[in-house]
Amino acid sequence: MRRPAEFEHTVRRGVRAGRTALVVHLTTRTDPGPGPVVGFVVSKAVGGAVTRNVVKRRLRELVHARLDALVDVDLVVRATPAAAEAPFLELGAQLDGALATARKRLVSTGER
RNA sequence: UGAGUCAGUCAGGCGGCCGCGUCGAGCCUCCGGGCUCGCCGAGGAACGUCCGGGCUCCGCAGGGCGGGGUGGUGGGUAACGCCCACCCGGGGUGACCCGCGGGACAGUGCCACAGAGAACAGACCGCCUUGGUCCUCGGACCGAGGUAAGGGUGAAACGGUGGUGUAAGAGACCACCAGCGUGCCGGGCGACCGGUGCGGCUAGGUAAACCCCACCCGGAGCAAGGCCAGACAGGGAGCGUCCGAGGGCUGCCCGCCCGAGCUCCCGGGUAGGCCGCUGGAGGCGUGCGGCAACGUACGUCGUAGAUGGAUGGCCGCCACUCGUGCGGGGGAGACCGCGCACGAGGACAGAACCCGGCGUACCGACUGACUCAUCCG
Repeated sequence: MRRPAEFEHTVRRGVRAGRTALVVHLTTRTDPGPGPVVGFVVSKAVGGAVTRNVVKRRLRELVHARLDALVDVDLVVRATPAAAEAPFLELGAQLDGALATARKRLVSTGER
């Protein structure tokens, strides 16, 4: 995900689920382009440039391993300041938890 | 051997699995792109954005005022507020280090607290002369005057030491010293240094307070600037068309030039792509010139260019440092190497147009030169 408009759409319209180190926003894909679309938000509150880059790379790596489960959605992962301190495995567990919660909410709003 | 000073280099290595970006080649394509292979892919500070330049656009008709910056001297440089060498002052036994280092007899302002008195100062105690009163004949008290040698306060008290002098004192006078001004001789490109004569006997600090002097300075910045594609909807108010709005000379004035539109409010639209974009005052080596910064000739190397922003994620082994334990060795000893095992640690920090600096952050490792102390020969 690269366009500011896409970020805005996903964050505002999508369902949300948070953990201590991250927050995920999820929407069903409206225009069926190729592949999953994922964006990351790592603000200055997380840390300096080096810290932000490391956090972003770790999140990218984690999401990459889970891409098969995300073909039908737009996803934005937002890091909180706690993400800077979290170990890699812990970050993965939180991502899985948040994604599961968001999935449930997405299904229930979709049925409504 | 110990303690230290200066200069410089480095910023762990190898491998496995899974990945990312530019470029090149090939193949495929629904022309959006995709796949495979190959090359390359963060730093000494990439950081802060504090100076200086290149580059780009605007301006170039000048003059005056204003504003900003720099501040020992000489050199280096594209340039600098940087660097080198030297001078002066301060610190250190020393190698060396530190200095926001023009002017306080052009003028103005400010010097808290303490203290009697703080800028052409000041009699609180004290010292000295003298008038009066009392007196236990030591002196005490009240008054007039002299005095900056002594005490005490302070960051700073109107030169220091010794003498002459005096009622007591005082550069009042004398010698030497310090300091100021000025002349001469010698050295240095120069800042300045060394020597010597004369003068008046002495002059506080602060200019990162205003200010004065010398020198320097157009404005804005790669979101510069250019090209392509695409979207939309107008309405109102004010000023003005030679009775000159507004704009340029980027703060102001004069002056000059352009000149028919300009400003504000409400409403609406867009924020995509490409170029600029990396070879540059370039790195390294040797020779030559120079104390050095640096310059120069020849040879050689040539490889980041992202744009929600690539250069990584996880793991293993080895090396390094520290701690603990065990083993064994040298030495009289304090202690010093060596081997093995376990545990811990590896900093500061991420290019965004490009260079030259400065400043700041940082676990540490290594190299060279030099200084001081001690011991041995």
